[in-house]
Amino acid sequence: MPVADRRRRERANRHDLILAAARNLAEAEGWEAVTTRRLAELVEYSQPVLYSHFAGKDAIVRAVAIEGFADLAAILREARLSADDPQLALRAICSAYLNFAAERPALYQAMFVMPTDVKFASEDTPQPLKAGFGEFVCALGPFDRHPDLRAEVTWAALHGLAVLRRGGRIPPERQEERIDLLVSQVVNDRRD
Amino acid sequence: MPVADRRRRERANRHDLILAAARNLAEAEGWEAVTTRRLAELVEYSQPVLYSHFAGKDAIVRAVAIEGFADLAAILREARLSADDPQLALRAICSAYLNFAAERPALYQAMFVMPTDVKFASEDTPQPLKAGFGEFVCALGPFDRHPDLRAEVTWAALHGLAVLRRGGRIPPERQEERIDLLVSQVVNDRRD
DNA sequence: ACATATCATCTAGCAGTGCTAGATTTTACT
DNA sequence: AGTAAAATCTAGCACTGCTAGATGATATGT
Repeated sequence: MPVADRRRRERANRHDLILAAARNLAEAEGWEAVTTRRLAELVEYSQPVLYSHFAGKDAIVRAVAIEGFADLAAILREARLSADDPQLALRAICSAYLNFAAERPALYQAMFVMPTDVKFASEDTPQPLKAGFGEFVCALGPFDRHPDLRAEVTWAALHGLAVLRRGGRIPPERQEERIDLLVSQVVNDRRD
Repeated sequence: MPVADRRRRERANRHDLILAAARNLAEAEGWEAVTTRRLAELVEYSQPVLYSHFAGKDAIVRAVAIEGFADLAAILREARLSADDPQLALRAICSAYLNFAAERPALYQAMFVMPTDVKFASEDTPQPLKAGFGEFVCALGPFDRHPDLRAEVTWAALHGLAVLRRGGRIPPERQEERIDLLVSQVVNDRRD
């Protein structure tokens, strides 16, 4: 049945095409511009085709978010490995995280702001998400015997900085100083 | 012109009535349930009346948010003053902030998550918002010669914990330990 | 007391949203 | 070529925020 194989391939291609279109449109004009009509027009199919691939608009956002988890994990890993000193590694991870959020605000929003039913911190957490969090755990290991809680708090602080900055609720200046302070607070309150 | 006075009074009452209805409905069923139709029905007027008070739905959300800033500032102030030791005061403020976010999630969302054009950290910042931030600055003064940046980072961390918790992205357990860690990181990295 | 002018309010509708049932076309196999 | 099945589209529903124009109530001048 090579015909069914081809069908599956074509469907998979279109699946990816939809996700890429959604992601690009969101990044270019924000998620409020991503309507099922515009998305259908972009992929040159009618709206119901979208629903043959995804349960609804929310499912599309979720799928884009999961792609983002993999991107972020890779970026964090690279940042951590590019520095040899533990403190510099922590600094690099924090900086990379905030850069990711600032450069791909729509993707970041899908991953960490919009409502989701993705399980965080559980057995059935998507592997790339686990990996991303694991980077924080690794980077914090040198400073804490139980780095999980420390990773949660550090991640929360970075997330707060990211979303408050993007919402215009903290000023754009001095962001580097904020990262320095964050890192300083970790390395000066060791638990090992 | 006592008639015009009465008119103004009645309008002001209805203004508040609309805001109270919006806030209650949002708190009970979330902001997605706050439609202009339901809101109009609740206040027993037709939709256009809402638009004679507010420029649009966004303006209503903003007005609710500004009410919330005053509430939060009062709560933070009380928390800070209820403890005499600086470390306990900081602990109390952090705890009160997260309680506020957890107990009034919709109000908190209007204040700190939804898009807004309220100016933060500027001359024309609403006074109650300045006051709230000022509480953090006061609480952090004993630990930092330049408490403004420290207040931003601490606030960001708390905000991160609040929204990630509410979104189900960090587990509900051990929230107290997270606060302890946050406070510990501040008091063990003094800048004075 | 009545007509008038002004103000307040409502009805009805527009353009947009996510989503879907049913008609229609395209595809694959006999 | 004819048919069954699969894929796709058209057209529409119920909802959203918002508004123009009709309708109503109210205060003022004679």
